[in-house]
Amino acid sequence: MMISKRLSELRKRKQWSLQYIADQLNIAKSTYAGYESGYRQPSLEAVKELATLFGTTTDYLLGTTDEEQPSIELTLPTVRLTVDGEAVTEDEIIQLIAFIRAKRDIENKK
Amino acid sequence: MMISKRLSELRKRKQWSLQYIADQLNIAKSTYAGYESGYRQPSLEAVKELATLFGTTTDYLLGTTDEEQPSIELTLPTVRLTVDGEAVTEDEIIQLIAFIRAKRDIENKK
DNA sequence: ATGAATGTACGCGAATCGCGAACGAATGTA
DNA sequence: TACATTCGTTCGCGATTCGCGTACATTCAT
Repeated sequence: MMISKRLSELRKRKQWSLQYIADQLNIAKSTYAGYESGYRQPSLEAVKELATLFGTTTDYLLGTTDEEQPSIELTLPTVRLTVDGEAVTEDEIIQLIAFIRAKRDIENKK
Repeated sequence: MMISKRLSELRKRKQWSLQYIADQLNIAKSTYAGYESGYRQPSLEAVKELATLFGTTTDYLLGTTDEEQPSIELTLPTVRLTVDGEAVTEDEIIQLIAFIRAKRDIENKK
């Protein structure tokens, strides 16, 4: 059960008690404990609230992604990127990638 | 029920039948129909599979975000960006933003 | 016209959710 | 040292609701 593992890790890192989280979500301590042990599955609503509480995404909690913070590979068809609210064009993204690579190249040759 | 609305929209846009989705997830047609009508809630596992099937995120399905594709404003503290799997530094992001703005400036003055 | 496919709704049995309670272990307090 | 509090774990119970098969009306295609 991926979500129980993720919840357990996050809570321990933040050094929060079961009771604290239960209070935040307005559920019983034993209920949340069930989530971490894998004995119970949180409702969809609870998953959303837990993601907010832990400052992560539901995709991370559910194990769809391993990135705790939404991290994006800057590559072509993948992402829609904006600057000042305006979409960066594909050509511009190509240039950005080239720029970063060139910069790293120079760094590595120092 | 946000997820039922999202599922319904996505399926209609793709012009998929209830049966098709049910087959993909190995569940009964009536089960998936319950998700769209709001009569039932999908399991966490089903939510993951649906996000994959529709090519979106669980955060979008659950209504945590309104962005169907993770689209991001290229600004400082927001996101972790990578090129070739390696994180782009803050300084580099600043340079990228400046680059895009300068480029647009030139375009606008033509 | 008729057979297949679609979307919708319902009842049933089984699964499981959320809760309170109880427990030992660890920690804090007088 | 005694005692209370907090912590994490586990269990049984009642209530919820999940997933399935089924049935039905509608639409589509032959």
